[in-house]
Amino acid sequence: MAGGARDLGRSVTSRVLAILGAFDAHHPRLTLTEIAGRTGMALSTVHRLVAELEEWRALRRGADGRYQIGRRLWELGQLAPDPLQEVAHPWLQELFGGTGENVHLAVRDGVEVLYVDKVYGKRAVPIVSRTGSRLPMHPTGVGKALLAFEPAWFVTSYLSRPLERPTPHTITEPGRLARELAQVRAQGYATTHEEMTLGSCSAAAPVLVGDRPVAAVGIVVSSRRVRELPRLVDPLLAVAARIAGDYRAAVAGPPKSINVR
Amino acid sequence: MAGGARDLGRSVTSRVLAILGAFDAHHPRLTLTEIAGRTGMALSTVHRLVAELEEWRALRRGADGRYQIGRRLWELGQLAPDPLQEVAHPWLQELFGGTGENVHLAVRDGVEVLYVDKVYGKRAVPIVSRTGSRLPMHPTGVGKALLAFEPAWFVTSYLSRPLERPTPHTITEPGRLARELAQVRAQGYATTHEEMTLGSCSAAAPVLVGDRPVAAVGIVVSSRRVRELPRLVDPLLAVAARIAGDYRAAVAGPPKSINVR
DNA sequence: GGCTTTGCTTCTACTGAGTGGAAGAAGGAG
DNA sequence: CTCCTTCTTCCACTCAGTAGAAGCAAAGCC
Repeated sequence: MAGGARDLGRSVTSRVLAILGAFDAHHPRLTLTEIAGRTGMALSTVHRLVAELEEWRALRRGADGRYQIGRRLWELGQLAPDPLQEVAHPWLQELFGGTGENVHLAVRDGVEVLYVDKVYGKRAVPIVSRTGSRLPMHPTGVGKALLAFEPAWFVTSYLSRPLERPTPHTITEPGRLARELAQVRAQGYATTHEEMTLGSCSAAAPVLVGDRPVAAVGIVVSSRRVRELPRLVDPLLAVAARIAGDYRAAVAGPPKSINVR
Repeated sequence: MAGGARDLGRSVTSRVLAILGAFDAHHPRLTLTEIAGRTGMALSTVHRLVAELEEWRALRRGADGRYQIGRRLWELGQLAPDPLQEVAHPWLQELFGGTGENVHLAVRDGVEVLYVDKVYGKRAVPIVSRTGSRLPMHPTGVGKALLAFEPAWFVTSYLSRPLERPTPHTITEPGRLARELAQVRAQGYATTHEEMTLGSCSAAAPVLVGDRPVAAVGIVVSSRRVRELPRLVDPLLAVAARIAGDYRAAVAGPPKSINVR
């Protein structure tokens, strides 16, 4: 290339990825100018690259002229292999069927939880999380369940940062949070009470494989129905254990993984 | 760039996309050499581009050294906005809850059906379809439901091609298929009997908005239980109608769609 | 109605980022 | 051990990609 690439040593590939990266849960639809702004690239450059992405259906242009992620990328994303999710889904469904409550599965990604699956029906949808979205760990049930079983150095480092406080009920004092994590470790599950969203409570259990928390299963109810939470703990723990078992079996000994060569 | 780009007039962007496009449902994991082969690009070029994609987590390298779609692309894909799917999911869940059978939602993409959502539990998983996968229209329930409500010219053109025949029960004679489509139109739903997979039957209903079939809801059962299919038709039609209603409401009159500017 | 703002598209001259081939590693198979 | 396959690194050549400016178009605003 020429001219512009000089300043940031960016390759074309990184530019393309920067454009895709400009889209996130808080910015699912962007105008050309916004993309240029968010990526720091020249408008004409973005214009051309976006046109190529659109032609390939990686992006598509909505009725309002804004760009959004296209179906082709969704389709590609479905190819991301995740034995965990595959193995877990039927159990999440089972848990939902037995309780009628929102159920979700999350993994840790950096210092956040990433929601990888969710089962919900018509009622009780307090919109806590979307599949593919991220939230901090300390105010969420799944986050606390995961954090509690991470190595001490990780927890210490997590607690030593300033912690976000999405609601007045969020626990941000390192000492209190540490005590709570100890309790989570002791009882094998975590609970939250309006710590992330006013009006919702949750319980969550880690999926432990070896001594690593590979994921966490969470269940969310309206805070008007906190009293029903305890009843949900047993099924929750049972499902987390079944997922762990199936996962171990799937990862350790799949009958000579088939070569798709 | 230099040298190589001459032959195919390919831009770097198109090369990157070609690499991503090398992955599909039949090739979810590829070696570097395979990617080079499938894209027709020089190994060294693929090597560098793939390294950048891997660094961005668009791709990741499995334990066996093969590349696969990375979680970051999955995450991006989750941003692909689809009001239809959003509106439909609770109803699919409802239908699954009421029947305990595999339920899925598909749209037409070109001459194929693309499965966009699926609800299933522990039992009865004859693995007919995966979310994100494609199948031809004529041997599938959802495909026939969609095809029957497409304009005549489309159907004619569809039937005039040689049609695949995944099982001996697949209907490929244009005349017979056309009569069947007429029946689908008349009764408002389609059925299949081992036309795509031996051992599975299905029923499917289109989601009609205006006079366009925007999607189809399908329900699949083992062929040992064909006799239960008729019982499932009413709930199926009901759900398709509810989805159509909600979709119309969501698309036509969402209270002044919020600008995420 | 005309004037301003905002956002998109097209054009062009310049240049260094990107190319592919070849040679070097690193395993596996026989 | 040697042969084979697959991945990685290096390098000299060059054209694809860059940014900026100017031209459009639509939507608000007074």
